[in-house]
Amino acid sequence: MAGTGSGSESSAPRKRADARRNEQSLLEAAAEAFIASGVDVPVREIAGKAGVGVGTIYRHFPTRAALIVAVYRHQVEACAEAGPALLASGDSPCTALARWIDLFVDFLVTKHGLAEALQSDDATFVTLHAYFIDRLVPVCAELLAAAAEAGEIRSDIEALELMRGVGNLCIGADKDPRYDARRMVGLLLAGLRLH
Amino acid sequence: MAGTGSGSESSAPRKRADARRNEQSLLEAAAEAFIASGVDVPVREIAGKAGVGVGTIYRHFPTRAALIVAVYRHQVEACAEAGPALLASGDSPCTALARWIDLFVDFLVTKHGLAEALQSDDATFVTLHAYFIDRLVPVCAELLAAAAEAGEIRSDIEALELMRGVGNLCIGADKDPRYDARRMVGLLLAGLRLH
DNA sequence: TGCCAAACGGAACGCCGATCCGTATATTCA
DNA sequence: TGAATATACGGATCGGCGTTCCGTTTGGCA
Repeated sequence: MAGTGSGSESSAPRKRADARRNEQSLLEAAAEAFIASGVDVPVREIAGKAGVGVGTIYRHFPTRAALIVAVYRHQVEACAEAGPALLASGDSPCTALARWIDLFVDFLVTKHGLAEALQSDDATFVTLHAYFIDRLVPVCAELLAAAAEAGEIRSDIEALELMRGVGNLCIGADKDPRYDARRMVGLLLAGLRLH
Repeated sequence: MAGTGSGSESSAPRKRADARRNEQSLLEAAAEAFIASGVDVPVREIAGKAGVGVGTIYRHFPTRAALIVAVYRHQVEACAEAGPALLASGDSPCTALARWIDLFVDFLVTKHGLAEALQSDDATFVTLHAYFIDRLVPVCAELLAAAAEAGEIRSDIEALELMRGVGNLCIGADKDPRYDARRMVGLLLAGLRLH
């Protein structure tokens, strides 16, 4: 095993050209398929769209979660980076928190089935869960702490719990026009505020 | 109403004894299996526990939802009937609403996967969804209207939306000790109150 | 007791995720 | 340039599940 850097960065032994091409095709096909049929779309369908065999999917993305993460990584990063920016924007911390949660909700409700997958206990999705938690909970915690310190909200709610609650409220948001996830999240945040 | 469990109406032509016995076995086996492995437990497992073939399950309960409804019908009825009782109990309508939601949450969080199934868009579960909506939303609406009329809460939230929100918040409540669905629901209700 | 509709059980089918291995090819080196 | 070899490919295959279907069994009744 010595020398074979399975790591992701600079020391990686440079993949074959067709491998890189296929990985790209897969990302594009998956992005399309997720929009068209949700993140639960059958693996074979993604493979078909990308013009590769199913084996190739599993070689590049060992779990469905890994594929989802890869497809949405940019957007998650953007959301994470928006947190500090909103805090620094001059608005009250509570407003910053509300705006940030809005971004998160916008992201979730436009991805069919992503909110569901995030909360699923399916072993396939633990990676997905872990990624979102790792990346976004600290950001949320920062916003939460600032708002609490400013005396604008209750201080007995953990970031993880709030994010799970918000994520849960987004489930099925795109299925039933009578259910407005944004409004429910607004209610949750209203309950968080001190008066 | 002297007859066996689900669906025996007065005009029903009286089922065979073995059929009634099997239906009973299935209900018991399903109740056990739901507790042990959640409402997504494989059909074959329920059939095995009950000592019948899979065909027999489908004959008695054409969809998984029908089986779930049959297993939990009593508890859902009790919850539905508790609504008017709480309203009449002398507490403020808002307290009555909170107590009733508590009952609903208690029911949901103790049934592995039921909250998930309730919000699932799987075609198999539309019956389940419909039953809960039909039976509980009117009760919730009554409580909501009373509280709104008393000026205790906002009046722009529909019962259906509130119940879906509460149901969503209960998802995964039994999986992660760091997530307390009850507390999140409390937050949601706090956001509903006028100050 | 004998008949037959009702009910049963489980084999069989289709769909899906996941794996595995014979084949094809990009890259390297002489 | 032309092998040699590691790398990657593709799809056949397996196991699990929901659902259907049909030959067999059995309870109820005349």
